[in-house]
Amino acid sequence: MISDKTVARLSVYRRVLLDMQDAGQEHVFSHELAARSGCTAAQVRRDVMATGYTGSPVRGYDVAALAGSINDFLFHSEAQKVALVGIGNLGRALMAFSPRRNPRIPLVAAFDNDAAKVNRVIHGCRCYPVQQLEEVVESEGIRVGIIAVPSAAAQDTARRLCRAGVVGLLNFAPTHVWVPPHVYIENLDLSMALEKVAFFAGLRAPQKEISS
Amino acid sequence: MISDKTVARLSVYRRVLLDMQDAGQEHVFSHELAARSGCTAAQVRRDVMATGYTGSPVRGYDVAALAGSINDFLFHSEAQKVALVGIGNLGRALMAFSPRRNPRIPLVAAFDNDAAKVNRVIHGCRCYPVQQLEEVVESEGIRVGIIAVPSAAAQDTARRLCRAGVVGLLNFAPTHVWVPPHVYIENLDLSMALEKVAFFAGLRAPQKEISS
DNA sequence: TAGTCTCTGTGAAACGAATCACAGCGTGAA
DNA sequence: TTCACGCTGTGATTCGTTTCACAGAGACTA
Repeated sequence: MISDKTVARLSVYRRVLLDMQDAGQEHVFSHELAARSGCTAAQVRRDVMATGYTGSPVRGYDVAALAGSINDFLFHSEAQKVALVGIGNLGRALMAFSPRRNPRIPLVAAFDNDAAKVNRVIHGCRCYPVQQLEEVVESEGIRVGIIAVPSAAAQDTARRLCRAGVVGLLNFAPTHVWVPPHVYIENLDLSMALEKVAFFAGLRAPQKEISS
Repeated sequence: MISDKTVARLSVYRRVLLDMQDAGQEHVFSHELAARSGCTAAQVRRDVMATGYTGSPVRGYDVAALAGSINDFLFHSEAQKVALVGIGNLGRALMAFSPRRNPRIPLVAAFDNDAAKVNRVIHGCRCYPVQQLEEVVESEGIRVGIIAVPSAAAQDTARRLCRAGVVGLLNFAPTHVWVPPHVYIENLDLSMALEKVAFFAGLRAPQKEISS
């Protein structure tokens, strides 16, 4: 019913609105929000409609109220606890985000199979050996998993997380991962993204400037 | 003319095909490639059509030949040199990918404003102070930039890269970045992705199992 | 040699999302 | 009080992508 892309954009609007709030701005027009989010005014209005909030034709949207409405919409349910599997560079980068992050999406556990990395706390997040994955996920009631392990281990990690009760996955491994139909999975394939950029860069820069 | 999403899927097929080649598989049917790439057989056939390759109704596609055709299609032009700006955890994670990566998309330079991180070589990639960005990008003929700096610095980094001749950008900063119209930009907003997953996880796990 | 089978390639249809375009409204000006 | 303005909310439209559905073709069987 609610589109994937609308949710993505609402998340962007939300961040922009919080920045505006910090800057003391009280009202915002759709075209302004659009410019700062990289989309069109019509799209902003459609998306805002989905949250049920309604603005004023004269003042536009009330920044605080719209931010609140998007918050209620995006984070309507209980806080979604998150587990991270794989404490490599990427995993650590994700943990470093936590301070900026939403308290409704707390990162409560991280797992790794390297004994040197576990049994300590990084950025406020406890690190466990991967053997304890099921145990911790179940006891903490974790519902979201982040897969930041090598490709070869991704499918098995996903399977274990799903069995333990996770219903949302964020997969950084450059591999297609099968999950049960009730689980939502989002793939962020970094090397694919880079190939895409390189492809379009190649189109845009025909060989004229290549020195040889 | 060629769709963004088709390019993304071709990149996925390519990786799957390379895996199959390593495994000694010589032929593959569209539905098999689809299953391993997370899409449908019809979509695979459409996408393959875009590369100009044609398979046999009996044997399916020749793994090596199709991989070659996709390679030619995706990497038709000169190698696209890449620069990374921001050597934090995320930046280092990206550098670590390089061994697995395509020689047609070499990461040739990294920049940071932390003096302690520069003037050395990480994973075969030279690190420079960010002051030298324009100089190195121009002299190396770098066409693709990766923005892995804090949000506040993202727009300025993008501007500098574009001025120096970059025509493709991969942006990890959770901010909308304006670039000139001839530059292709792809945004990978990690925290947005996590919010999206948390949202859909919230929908799928109605509060029944929350203990309290 | 004729028949059957299963796959590819692709026109056509279905679907979903972005955009257009305008009615309705509240405000400020005269 | 009336008018003009510029924005929002939203039905209608357009656009791009995915899916359907089937003709065509090569190999294998008998």
